[in-house]
Amino acid sequence: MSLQLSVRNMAVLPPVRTAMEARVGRTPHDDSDALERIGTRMVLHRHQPLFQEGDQADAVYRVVSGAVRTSRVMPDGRRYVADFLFPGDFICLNDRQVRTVTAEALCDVILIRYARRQFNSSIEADRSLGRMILSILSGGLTSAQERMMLLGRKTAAERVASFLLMMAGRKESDRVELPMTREDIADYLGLTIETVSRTISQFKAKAVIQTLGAATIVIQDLSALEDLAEAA
Amino acid sequence: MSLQLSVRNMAVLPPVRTAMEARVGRTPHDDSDALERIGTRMVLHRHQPLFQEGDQADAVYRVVSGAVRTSRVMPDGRRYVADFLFPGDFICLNDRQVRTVTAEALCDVILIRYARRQFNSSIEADRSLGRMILSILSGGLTSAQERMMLLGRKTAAERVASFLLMMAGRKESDRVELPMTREDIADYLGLTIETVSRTISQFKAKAVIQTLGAATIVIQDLSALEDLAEAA
DNA sequence: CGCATAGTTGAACTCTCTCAACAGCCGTGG
DNA sequence: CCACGGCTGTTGAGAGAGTTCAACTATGCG
Repeated sequence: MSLQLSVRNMAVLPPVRTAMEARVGRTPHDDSDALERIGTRMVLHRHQPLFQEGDQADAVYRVVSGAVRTSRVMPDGRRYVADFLFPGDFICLNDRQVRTVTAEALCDVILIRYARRQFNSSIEADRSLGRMILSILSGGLTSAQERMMLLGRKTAAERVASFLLMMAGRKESDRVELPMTREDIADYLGLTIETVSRTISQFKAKAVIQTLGAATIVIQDLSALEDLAEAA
Repeated sequence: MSLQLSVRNMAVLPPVRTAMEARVGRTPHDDSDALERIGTRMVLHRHQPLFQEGDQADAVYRVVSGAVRTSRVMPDGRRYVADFLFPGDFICLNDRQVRTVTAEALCDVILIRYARRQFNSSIEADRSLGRMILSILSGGLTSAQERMMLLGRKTAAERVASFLLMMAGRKESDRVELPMTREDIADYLGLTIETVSRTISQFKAKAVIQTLGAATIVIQDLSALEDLAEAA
Protein backbone atom coordinates (compact mmCIF):
# COMPACT_ATOMS: atom_id res chain seq x y z
CA MET A 1 0.00 0.00 0.00
CA SER A 2 2.94 2.34 0.28
CA LEU A 3 6.17 2.99 -1.51
CA GLN A 4 9.62 3.67 -0.37
CA LEU A 5 11.06 6.94 -1.42
CA SER A 6 14.18 8.27 -2.79
CA VAL A 7 14.77 11.91 -2.42
CA ARG A 8 17.01 14.03 -4.47
CA ASN A 9 19.30 16.53 -2.88
CA MET A 10 22.06 18.53 -4.35
CA ALA A 11 23.20 20.18 -1.18
CA VAL A 12 26.78 19.15 -0.97
CA LEU A 13 28.22 17.05 -3.71
CA PRO A 14 27.02 18.28 -7.07
CA PRO A 15 26.43 21.85 -8.19
CA VAL A 16 23.20 23.36 -6.92
CA ARG A 17 20.24 23.42 -9.23
CA THR A 18 17.17 25.12 -7.80
CA ALA A 19 16.43 27.97 -5.45
CA MET A 20 15.71 25.65 -2.59
CA GLU A 21 18.72 23.52 -3.19
CA ALA A 22 20.94 26.53 -3.55
CA ARG A 23 19.73 27.85 -0.25
CA VAL A 24 20.37 24.56 1.42
CA GLY A 25 23.70 24.10 -0.20
CA ARG A 26 24.89 27.38 1.19
CA THR A 27 23.77 26.79 4.73
CA PRO A 28 26.78 27.96 6.71
CA HIS A 29 26.58 24.98 8.97
CA ASP A 30 27.03 22.34 6.31
CA ASP A 31 25.16 19.11 6.79
CA SER A 32 28.20 17.02 6.05
CA ASP A 33 29.63 18.04 9.43
CA ALA A 34 26.98 16.19 11.34
CA LEU A 35 26.59 13.29 8.94
CA GLU A 36 30.17 12.61 8.00
CA ARG A 37 30.95 11.07 11.34
CA ILE A 38 28.22 8.46 11.23
CA GLY A 39 28.39 7.34 7.61
CA THR A 40 30.22 4.33 6.22
CA ARG A 41 31.40 4.20 2.66
CA MET A 42 30.41 1.26 0.51
CA VAL A 43 30.76 0.08 -3.06
CA LEU A 44 28.19 -1.58 -5.27
CA HIS A 45 28.83 -3.14 -8.64
CA ARG A 46 26.72 -2.84 -11.74
CA HIS A 47 23.33 -4.57 -11.42
CA GLN A 48 23.94 -5.37 -7.76
CA PRO A 49 20.94 -4.73 -5.52
CA LEU A 50 21.24 -2.37 -2.57
CA PHE A 51 18.04 -3.67 -1.03
CA GLN A 52 14.81 -5.34 -2.10
CA GLU A 53 11.15 -4.64 -1.72
CA GLY A 54 10.15 -6.04 1.65
CA ASP A 55 13.53 -5.67 3.33
CA GLN A 56 13.85 -4.04 6.71
CA ALA A 57 14.60 -0.34 6.19
CA ASP A 58 17.43 0.07 8.67
CA ALA A 59 19.56 2.55 6.76
CA VAL A 60 19.58 5.67 4.66
CA TYR A 61 22.05 5.99 1.81
CA ARG A 62 23.58 8.78 -0.13
CA VAL A 63 25.09 8.40 -3.56
CA VAL A 64 28.68 9.54 -3.95
CA SER A 65 29.29 8.39 -7.50
CA GLY A 66 27.46 6.33 -10.07
CA ALA A 67 23.71 5.89 -10.45
CA VAL A 68 21.07 3.88 -8.65
CA ARG A 69 17.58 2.89 -9.78
CA THR A 70 14.61 2.27 -7.50
CA SER A 71 11.73 0.26 -8.89
CA ARG A 72 8.72 -1.82 -8.13
CA VAL A 73 7.05 -4.66 -9.95
CA MET A 74 3.34 -5.44 -10.05
CA PRO A 75 2.21 -9.05 -9.63
CA ASP A 76 1.60 -9.38 -13.37
CA GLY A 77 5.05 -8.08 -14.27
CA ARG A 78 4.32 -4.46 -15.06
CA ARG A 79 7.22 -2.48 -13.73
CA TYR A 80 7.45 1.03 -12.44
CA VAL A 81 10.74 2.85 -11.98
CA ALA A 82 10.39 5.13 -9.00
CA ASP A 83 13.54 7.12 -9.43
CA PHE A 84 17.10 7.42 -10.65
CA LEU A 85 19.54 8.55 -8.00
CA PHE A 86 22.74 10.40 -8.79
CA PRO A 87 25.64 11.79 -6.77
CA GLY A 88 24.34 13.83 -3.86
CA ASP A 89 20.94 12.17 -3.78
CA PHE A 90 19.66 10.47 -0.68
CA ILE A 91 18.01 7.09 -1.05
CA CYS A 92 14.89 6.42 0.96
CA LEU A 93 15.01 9.40 3.20
CA ASN A 94 11.80 8.58 5.00
CA ASP A 95 10.62 6.86 8.08
CA ARG A 96 9.11 3.71 6.61
CA GLN A 97 9.99 0.47 8.35
CA VAL A 98 9.93 -1.72 5.29
CA ARG A 99 11.32 -1.12 1.82
CA THR A 100 8.62 -0.76 -0.77
CA VAL A 101 10.99 -0.47 -3.70
CA THR A 102 14.03 -2.37 -4.84
CA ALA A 103 17.22 -0.35 -5.29
CA GLU A 104 19.85 -1.50 -7.77
CA ALA A 105 23.11 -0.12 -9.10
CA LEU A 106 22.95 0.97 -12.74
CA CYS A 107 26.74 1.04 -12.89
CA ASP A 108 29.50 0.78 -10.32
CA VAL A 109 28.43 2.93 -7.43
CA ILE A 110 30.00 4.40 -4.32
CA LEU A 111 27.66 5.36 -1.56
CA ILE A 112 27.54 6.29 2.07
CA ARG A 113 25.40 4.32 4.42
CA TYR A 114 23.87 5.89 7.50
CA ALA A 115 22.33 3.60 10.10
CA ARG A 116 18.75 4.70 10.58
CA ARG A 117 18.99 5.26 14.33
CA GLN A 118 22.11 7.33 14.15
CA PHE A 119 20.72 9.25 11.22
CA ASN A 120 17.59 10.10 13.15
CA SER A 121 19.60 11.13 16.19
CA SER A 122 21.69 13.43 14.03
CA ILE A 123 18.60 15.07 12.64
CA GLU A 124 17.25 15.71 16.09
CA ALA A 125 20.57 16.90 17.44
CA ASP A 126 21.43 19.26 14.62
CA ARG A 127 18.71 21.77 13.91
CA SER A 128 20.07 22.91 10.55
CA LEU A 129 20.41 19.33 9.41
CA GLY A 130 16.80 18.74 10.41
CA ARG A 131 15.73 21.75 8.41
CA MET A 132 17.69 20.47 5.46
CA ILE A 133 16.02 17.09 5.59
CA LEU A 134 12.65 18.78 5.76
CA SER A 135 13.61 20.84 2.74
CA ILE A 136 14.74 17.80 0.82
CA LEU A 137 11.51 15.97 1.57
CA SER A 138 9.54 19.03 0.45
CA GLY A 139 11.54 19.16 -2.73
CA GLY A 140 10.92 15.48 -3.29
CA LEU A 141 7.20 16.00 -2.99
CA THR A 142 7.36 18.94 -5.35
CA SER A 143 9.15 16.99 -8.02
CA ALA A 144 6.80 14.06 -7.46
CA GLN A 145 3.94 16.40 -8.36
CA GLU A 146 5.79 17.50 -11.45
CA ARG A 147 6.14 13.90 -12.47
CA MET A 148 2.48 13.13 -11.87
CA MET A 149 1.59 15.92 -14.28
CA LEU A 150 3.96 14.34 -16.76
CA LEU A 151 2.50 10.86 -16.30
CA GLY A 152 -1.10 11.98 -16.27
CA ARG A 153 -1.23 14.61 -18.95
CA LYS A 154 1.83 14.72 -21.19
CA THR A 155 2.28 12.99 -24.54
CA ALA A 156 5.09 10.54 -25.27
CA ALA A 157 7.17 13.22 -27.00
CA GLU A 158 6.68 15.64 -24.12
CA ARG A 159 7.63 12.96 -21.61
CA VAL A 160 10.82 11.98 -23.38
CA ALA A 161 11.80 15.61 -23.96
CA SER A 162 11.17 16.41 -20.29
CA PHE A 163 13.22 13.42 -19.29
CA LEU A 164 16.17 14.39 -21.44
CA LEU A 165 16.06 17.91 -20.05
CA MET A 166 15.97 16.51 -16.53
CA MET A 167 19.03 14.43 -17.19
CA ALA A 168 20.74 17.34 -18.91
CA GLY A 169 19.91 19.57 -15.97
CA ARG A 170 22.55 17.83 -13.95
CA LYS A 171 25.37 18.91 -16.19
CA GLU A 172 26.82 21.96 -17.83
CA SER A 173 27.61 20.38 -21.16
CA ASP A 174 25.14 19.56 -23.90
CA ARG A 175 26.27 15.96 -23.75
CA VAL A 176 24.12 13.73 -21.58
CA GLU A 177 25.06 10.26 -20.39
CA LEU A 178 22.15 7.89 -19.82
CA PRO A 179 23.33 5.13 -17.50
CA MET A 180 19.91 3.46 -17.65
CA THR A 181 18.44 1.27 -20.39
CA ARG A 182 15.53 2.23 -22.64
CA GLU A 183 13.40 -0.10 -20.59
CA ASP A 184 14.28 1.81 -17.44
CA ILE A 185 13.37 5.06 -19.16
CA ALA A 186 10.11 3.57 -20.41
CA ASP A 187 9.15 2.31 -16.98
CA TYR A 188 10.05 5.69 -15.53
CA LEU A 189 7.92 7.59 -18.04
CA GLY A 190 4.97 5.21 -18.19
CA LEU A 191 5.67 4.23 -21.81
CA THR A 192 7.01 1.19 -23.66
CA ILE A 193 10.56 0.63 -24.84
CA GLU A 194 9.44 0.95 -28.43
CA THR A 195 7.75 4.29 -27.90
CA VAL A 196 10.81 5.69 -26.14
CA SER A 197 13.04 4.45 -28.93
CA ARG A 198 10.78 5.80 -31.67
CA THR A 199 10.50 9.17 -29.95
CA ILE A 200 14.25 9.49 -29.61
CA SER A 201 14.55 8.61 -33.30
CA GLN A 202 12.04 11.35 -34.12
CA PHE A 203 14.07 13.87 -32.17
CA LYS A 204 17.15 12.80 -34.08
CA ALA A 205 15.30 13.13 -37.37
CA LYS A 206 14.31 16.68 -36.38
CA ALA A 207 17.94 17.42 -35.47
CA VAL A 208 16.96 18.31 -31.93
CA ILE A 209 19.36 15.77 -30.51
CA GLN A 210 22.07 13.44 -31.70
CA THR A 211 23.28 10.15 -30.27
CA LEU A 212 26.77 8.79 -29.66
CA GLY A 213 25.83 5.20 -29.07
CA ALA A 214 22.58 4.50 -27.26
CA ALA A 215 23.87 5.75 -23.91
CA THR A 216 24.99 9.22 -24.88
CA ILE A 217 22.84 11.92 -26.34
CA VAL A 218 23.92 15.36 -27.44
CA ILE A 219 21.46 18.20 -27.31
CA GLN A 220 21.70 20.09 -30.56
CA ASP A 221 18.77 22.44 -30.16
CA LEU A 222 17.99 23.10 -26.52
CA SER A 223 15.13 25.53 -27.05
CA ALA A 224 13.44 23.13 -29.47
CA LEU A 225 13.73 20.41 -26.84
CA GLU A 226 12.24 22.75 -24.27
CA ASP A 227 9.34 23.48 -26.59
CA LEU A 228 8.80 19.76 -27.06
CA ALA A 229 8.69 19.31 -23.30
CA GLU A 230 5.89 21.89 -23.12
CA ALA A 231 7.14 22.98 -19.72
CA ALA A 232 4.07 23.87 -17.71
CA MET B 1 9.46 24.02 -12.31
CA SER B 2 8.04 22.94 -9.01
CA LEU B 3 4.71 22.14 -7.51
CA GLN B 4 3.16 22.98 -4.25
CA LEU B 5 2.20 20.07 -2.14
CA SER B 6 -0.61 18.95 -0.08
CA VAL B 7 0.09 16.31 2.42
CA ARG B 8 -2.35 14.00 3.99
CA ASN B 9 -2.35 13.36 7.67
CA MET B 10 -4.82 11.60 9.83
CA ALA B 11 -3.06 12.16 13.12
CA VAL B 12 -5.66 13.99 15.08
CA LEU B 13 -9.01 14.54 13.53
CA PRO B 14 -10.13 11.41 11.73
CA PRO B 15 -9.52 7.81 12.69
CA VAL B 16 -6.04 6.55 11.95
CA ARG B 17 -5.48 4.50 8.83
CA THR B 18 -1.95 3.23 8.38
CA ALA B 19 0.85 2.03 10.58
CA MET B 20 2.66 5.31 10.31
CA GLU B 21 -0.42 7.34 10.92
CA ALA B 22 -1.42 5.19 13.81
CA ARG B 23 1.95 5.66 15.39
CA VAL B 24 1.78 9.36 14.90
CA GLY B 25 -1.77 9.59 16.10
CA ARG B 26 -0.83 8.00 19.37
CA THR B 27 2.12 10.18 20.11
CA PRO B 28 1.64 10.96 23.79
CA HIS B 29 2.46 14.59 23.22
CA ASP B 30 -0.30 15.35 20.78
CA ASP B 31 0.52 17.83 18.05
CA SER B 32 -2.66 19.76 18.58
CA ASP B 33 -1.17 21.09 21.82
CA ALA B 34 1.53 23.00 20.05
CA LEU B 35 -0.47 23.96 17.00
CA GLU B 36 -3.79 24.83 18.53
CA ARG B 37 -2.51 28.06 19.97
CA ILE B 38 -1.24 29.47 16.70
CA GLY B 39 -4.06 28.47 14.35
CA THR B 40 -6.97 30.62 13.23
CA ARG B 41 -10.20 29.10 12.08
CA MET B 42 -11.63 30.12 8.71
CA VAL B 43 -14.52 29.25 6.46
CA LEU B 44 -14.56 28.86 2.72
CA HIS B 45 -17.62 28.48 0.54
CA ARG B 46 -18.11 26.11 -2.35
CA HIS B 47 -15.87 26.94 -5.32
CA GLN B 48 -14.07 29.67 -3.41
CA PRO B 49 -10.31 29.65 -3.89
CA LEU B 50 -8.00 29.37 -0.89
CA PHE B 51 -5.00 30.51 -2.89
CA GLN B 52 -3.81 30.56 -6.48
CA GLU B 53 -0.77 29.36 -8.35
CA GLY B 54 1.85 32.06 -7.99
CA ASP B 55 0.64 33.42 -4.66
CA GLN B 56 3.04 33.96 -1.81
CA ALA B 57 3.03 30.84 0.37
CA ASP B 58 2.75 32.46 3.76
CA ALA B 59 0.55 29.93 5.48
CA VAL B 60 -0.13 26.27 6.06
CA TYR B 61 -3.70 25.05 6.36
CA ARG B 62 -5.42 22.09 7.84
CA VAL B 63 -8.87 20.93 6.83
CA VAL B 64 -11.41 20.59 9.62
CA SER B 65 -14.48 19.78 7.55
CA GLY B 66 -15.38 19.68 3.88
CA ALA B 67 -13.06 18.98 0.97
CA VAL B 68 -10.45 20.99 -0.90
CA ARG B 69 -8.97 20.39 -4.34
CA THR B 70 -5.48 21.43 -5.42
CA SER B 71 -4.81 21.69 -9.14
CA ARG B 72 -2.63 23.10 -11.83
CA VAL B 73 -3.28 24.08 -15.41
CA MET B 74 -0.87 23.80 -18.31
CA PRO B 75 -0.62 26.72 -20.76
CA ASP B 76 -2.74 24.86 -23.32
CA GLY B 77 -5.50 24.11 -20.84
CA ARG B 78 -4.66 20.58 -19.82
CA ARG B 79 -5.41 20.31 -16.15
CA TYR B 80 -3.90 18.19 -13.46
CA VAL B 81 -5.54 17.71 -10.08
CA ALA B 82 -2.79 17.35 -7.52
CA ASP B 83 -4.86 16.23 -4.60
CA PHE B 84 -8.13 16.13 -2.74
CA LEU B 85 -7.84 17.18 0.89
CA PHE B 86 -10.20 15.97 3.57
CA PRO B 87 -10.59 16.56 7.30
CA GLY B 88 -7.26 16.18 9.05
CA ASP B 89 -5.18 16.80 5.94
CA PHE B 90 -2.61 19.54 5.83
CA ILE B 91 -2.48 21.72 2.76
CA CYS B 92 0.92 22.64 1.38
CA LEU B 93 3.04 21.42 4.22
CA ASN B 94 6.31 22.29 2.60
CA ASP B 95 8.79 25.06 2.52
CA ARG B 96 8.17 26.49 -0.92
CA GLN B 97 7.93 30.26 -1.12
CA VAL B 98 5.42 30.42 -3.94
CA ARG B 99 2.28 28.40 -4.51
CA THR B 100 2.56 26.12 -7.47
CA VAL B 101 -1.00 24.87 -7.29
CA THR B 102 -4.38 26.50 -6.88
CA ALA B 103 -6.48 25.33 -3.94
CA GLU B 104 -10.27 25.58 -4.10
CA ALA B 105 -13.14 24.47 -1.91
CA LEU B 106 -15.19 21.61 -3.36
CA CYS B 107 -17.96 22.33 -0.87
CA ASP B 108 -18.29 24.52 2.18
CA VAL B 109 -15.10 24.07 4.14
CA ILE B 110 -13.81 24.88 7.58
CA LEU B 111 -10.09 25.04 8.00
CA ILE B 112 -7.38 26.21 10.31
CA ARG B 113 -4.76 28.58 9.09
CA TYR B 114 -1.24 28.59 10.51
CA ALA B 115 1.04 31.48 9.65
CA ARG B 116 4.16 30.02 8.08
CA ARG B 117 6.60 31.63 10.50
CA GLN B 118 4.76 30.55 13.59
CA PHE B 119 4.26 27.11 12.14
CA ASN B 120 7.97 26.72 11.51
CA SER B 121 8.80 27.97 15.00
CA SER B 122 6.43 25.44 16.48
CA ILE B 123 8.08 22.64 14.56
CA GLU B 124 11.48 23.66 15.81
CA ALA B 125 10.32 24.18 19.36
CA ASP B 126 8.40 20.95 19.70
CA ARG B 127 10.43 17.92 18.84
CA SER B 128 7.52 15.52 18.60
CA LEU B 129 5.66 17.90 16.33
CA GLY B 130 8.73 18.07 14.13
CA ARG B 131 8.86 14.32 13.99
CA MET B 132 5.22 14.24 13.06
CA ILE B 133 5.68 16.68 10.21
CA LEU B 134 8.60 14.60 8.96
CA SER B 135 6.39 11.55 9.13
CA ILE B 136 3.60 13.25 7.25
CA LEU B 137 5.96 14.38 4.52
CA SER B 138 7.32 10.84 4.25
CA GLY B 139 3.81 9.50 3.99
CA GLY B 140 3.02 12.06 1.33
CA LEU B 141 5.99 10.93 -0.72
CA THR B 142 4.99 7.33 -0.28
CA SER B 143 1.49 7.89 -1.54
CA ALA B 144 2.85 10.04 -4.36
CA GLN B 145 4.84 7.01 -5.49
CA GLU B 146 1.73 4.90 -5.31
CA ARG B 147 -0.03 7.37 -7.52
CA MET B 148 2.79 7.47 -10.05
CA MET B 149 2.48 3.72 -10.43
CA LEU B 150 -1.21 4.22 -11.03
CA LEU B 151 -0.67 6.97 -13.60
CA GLY B 152 2.17 5.25 -15.36
CA ARG B 153 1.08 1.67 -15.48
CA LYS B 154 -2.54 1.10 -14.60
CA THR B 155 -5.48 0.84 -17.00
CA ALA B 156 -8.53 3.10 -16.81
CA ALA B 157 -10.54 0.47 -14.94
CA GLU B 158 -7.72 -0.09 -12.46
CA ARG B 159 -7.36 3.63 -11.90
CA VAL B 160 -11.03 4.21 -11.24
CA ALA B 161 -11.27 1.17 -8.98
CA SER B 162 -8.20 2.32 -7.04
CA PHE B 163 -9.70 5.76 -6.72
CA LEU B 164 -13.00 4.49 -5.39
CA LEU B 165 -11.17 2.32 -2.88
CA MET B 166 -9.11 5.31 -1.81
CA MET B 167 -12.21 7.36 -1.22
CA ALA B 168 -13.88 4.44 0.53
CA GLY B 169 -10.81 3.99 2.70
CA ARG B 170 -11.75 7.09 4.62
CA LYS B 171 -14.99 5.65 5.88
CA GLU B 172 -16.38 2.59 7.58
CA SER B 173 -19.53 2.30 5.51
CA ASP B 174 -19.78 0.97 1.99
CA ARG B 175 -21.32 4.25 0.94
CA VAL B 176 -18.90 6.74 -0.52
CA GLU B 177 -19.58 10.42 -1.10
CA LEU B 178 -17.69 12.02 -3.97
CA PRO B 179 -17.62 15.77 -3.43
CA MET B 180 -15.69 16.28 -6.67
CA THR B 181 -16.99 16.29 -10.25
CA ARG B 182 -16.19 13.66 -12.88
CA GLU B 183 -13.84 16.16 -14.43
CA ASP B 184 -11.93 16.46 -11.17
CA ILE B 185 -11.66 12.69 -10.97
CA ALA B 186 -10.51 12.50 -14.58
CA ASP B 187 -7.84 15.13 -14.05
CA TYR B 188 -6.74 13.35 -10.91
CA LEU B 189 -6.44 9.98 -12.64
CA GLY B 190 -5.00 11.17 -15.93
CA LEU B 191 -8.13 10.20 -17.89
CA THR B 192 -11.01 12.02 -19.58
CA ILE B 193 -14.46 12.65 -18.16
CA GLU B 194 -15.96 10.22 -20.63
CA THR B 195 -13.63 7.39 -19.71
CA VAL B 196 -14.31 7.89 -16.01
CA SER B 197 -18.05 7.92 -16.65
CA ARG B 198 -17.93 4.85 -18.88
CA THR B 199 -15.80 2.96 -16.40
CA ILE B 200 -18.18 3.72 -13.56
CA SER B 201 -21.03 2.55 -15.77
CA GLN B 202 -19.18 -0.69 -16.44
CA PHE B 203 -18.71 -1.26 -12.73
CA LYS B 204 -22.43 -0.71 -12.26
CA ALA B 205 -23.21 -3.15 -15.03
CA LYS B 206 -21.03 -5.74 -13.32
CA ALA B 207 -22.85 -5.05 -10.03
CA VAL B 208 -19.59 -4.12 -8.35
CA ILE B 209 -20.94 -0.74 -7.34
CA GLN B 210 -24.20 1.13 -7.38
CA THR B 211 -24.90 4.86 -7.57
CA LEU B 212 -27.30 7.08 -5.64
CA GLY B 213 -27.07 10.10 -7.85
CA ALA B 214 -23.74 10.92 -9.42
CA ALA B 215 -22.14 11.97 -6.14
CA THR B 216 -22.76 8.86 -4.08
CA ILE B 217 -21.55 5.39 -4.85
CA VAL B 218 -22.26 2.26 -2.90
CA ILE B 219 -19.75 -0.55 -2.97
CA GLN B 220 -21.65 -3.77 -3.54
CA ASP B 221 -18.75 -6.15 -4.03
CA LEU B 222 -15.63 -4.93 -2.29
CA SER B 223 -13.38 -7.85 -3.20
CA ALA B 224 -14.35 -7.54 -6.85
CA LEU B 225 -13.44 -3.86 -6.70
CA GLU B 226 -10.11 -4.74 -5.11
CA ASP B 227 -9.45 -7.23 -7.88
CA LEU B 228 -10.24 -4.56 -10.44
CA ALA B 229 -7.77 -2.22 -8.76
CA GLU B 230 -5.08 -4.88 -9.16
CA ALA B 231 -3.49 -3.71 -5.95
CA ALA B 232 0.25 -4.08 -6.42
C1' DC C 1 34.92 -13.71 -33.52
C1' DG C 2 30.54 -14.90 -32.03
C1' DC C 3 26.87 -14.89 -29.10
C1' DA C 4 23.77 -12.51 -26.04
C1' DT C 5 21.75 -8.41 -24.80
C1' DA C 6 19.96 -3.89 -25.99
C1' DG C 7 18.00 -0.99 -29.27
C1' DT C 8 15.50 0.11 -33.62
C1' DT C 9 11.98 -0.19 -37.00
C1' DG C 10 7.62 -1.97 -39.12
C1' DA C 11 2.67 -3.26 -39.17
C1' DA C 12 -1.52 -4.36 -36.99
C1' DC C 13 -4.26 -3.71 -33.17
C1' DT C 14 -6.48 -1.64 -29.01
C1' DC C 15 -7.47 1.35 -25.46
C1' DT C 16 -8.50 5.74 -24.61
C1' DC C 17 -9.58 10.15 -26.56
C1' DT C 18 -12.36 13.25 -29.32
C1' DC C 19 -16.42 14.94 -31.04
C1' DA C 20 -21.25 14.83 -30.70
C1' DA C 21 -25.78 14.08 -29.06
C1' DC C 22 -28.66 13.07 -25.34
C1' DA C 23 -30.26 12.61 -20.44
C1' DG C 24 -30.65 13.88 -15.67
C1' DC C 25 -30.36 16.88 -11.93
C1' DC C 26 -30.76 21.21 -9.55
C1' DG C 27 -31.75 25.80 -8.67
C1' DT C 28 -34.27 29.73 -10.10
C1' DG C 29 -38.06 32.21 -11.22
C1' DG C 30 -42.48 32.60 -13.10
C1' DC D 1 -45.44 24.04 -7.64
C1' DC D 2 -43.98 23.30 -11.84
C1' DA D 3 -41.30 24.77 -15.98
C1' DC D 4 -37.37 26.22 -17.77
C1' DG D 5 -32.43 26.68 -18.48
C1' DG D 6 -27.89 25.53 -17.43
C1' DC D 7 -24.71 22.48 -15.87
C1' DT D 8 -23.08 17.79 -15.03
C1' DG D 9 -23.02 13.30 -16.36
C1' DT D 10 -23.88 9.48 -19.76
C1' DT D 11 -23.67 7.15 -24.06
C1' DG D 12 -22.35 6.47 -29.02
C1' DA D 13 -19.28 6.43 -33.03
C1' DG D 14 -15.09 7.35 -35.15
C1' DA D 15 -10.17 8.57 -34.81
C1' DG D 16 -5.59 8.41 -33.05
C1' DA D 17 -1.69 7.81 -29.89
C1' DG D 18 0.65 4.34 -28.03
C1' DT D 19 0.99 -0.73 -27.50
C1' DT D 20 1.86 -5.30 -29.07
C1' DC D 21 4.01 -8.61 -31.74
C1' DA D 22 7.69 -9.50 -34.72
C1' DA D 23 11.79 -9.04 -37.36
C1' DC D 24 16.00 -6.94 -37.82
C1' DT D 25 20.33 -4.33 -36.37
C1' DA D 26 23.85 -2.73 -33.35
C1' DT D 27 26.62 -3.08 -29.42
C1' DG D 28 29.44 -5.03 -26.02
C1' DC D 29 31.53 -8.77 -23.56
C1' DG D 30 33.47 -13.48 -23.26
